[in-house]
Amino acid sequence: MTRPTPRPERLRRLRRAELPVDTVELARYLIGKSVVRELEGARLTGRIVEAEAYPIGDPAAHHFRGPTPRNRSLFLEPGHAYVYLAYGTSYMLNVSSEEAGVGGGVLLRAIEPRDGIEPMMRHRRTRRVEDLTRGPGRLAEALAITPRLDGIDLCAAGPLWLATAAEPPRPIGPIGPSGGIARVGTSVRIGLTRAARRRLRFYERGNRFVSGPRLLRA
DNA sequence: TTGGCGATTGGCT
DNA sequence: GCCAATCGCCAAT
Repeated sequence: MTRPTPRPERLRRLRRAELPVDTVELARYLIGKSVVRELEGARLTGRIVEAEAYPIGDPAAHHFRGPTPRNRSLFLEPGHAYVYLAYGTSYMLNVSSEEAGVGGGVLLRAIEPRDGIEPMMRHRRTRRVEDLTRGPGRLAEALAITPRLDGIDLCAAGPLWLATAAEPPRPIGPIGPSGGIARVGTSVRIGLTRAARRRLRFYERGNRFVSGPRLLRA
């Protein structure tokens, strides 16, 4: 038996002027927004359900010691991609978050897959939907994100951009700060040893695509 | 020039 | 739950 293919969600690109120019505010703002990956013959999309802030002066952040060839994208104006390789095995996708010349970034840790699930399954070599985009490395692999995308403008037409619902959902519940009806939780960031106590992680509560231990998903 | 150490993941105990 | 894989960065040699 086959299920009818769901109609792609109507999305519009986020304008740079809409983004809060503050790393922590941007991390919270991005929960419920969407990532769009344009590949030849396919559009892959997902709703952001988990993100972490790496703000100005954060000793755990890659921008902490100033700009280098690797991290220069974190010093671009808000809404640019910073892609890097973690542990020699997984790529990570970040959104630059402070004014040009100032280092700041938001790590996208998980999305809820929407359009293009079949291509995501091929990239990830699994049929398990729950394993496609749960965790920053998995998210990047599902969307075929590589350092070739480092530095690109996520507020412009191209291979990767940020979006929001073209028509806001009918307000049947309280409207959260993300603009949707998602309940947003906060916690410490995952996998850090430095500055490990700050609550700079934001996630949609109860969403099954959020990574981390159960306690950090409720 | 070298060694330690990650913003992780997947496989195995 | 534990641990190896794997590689680029950076601090110290």
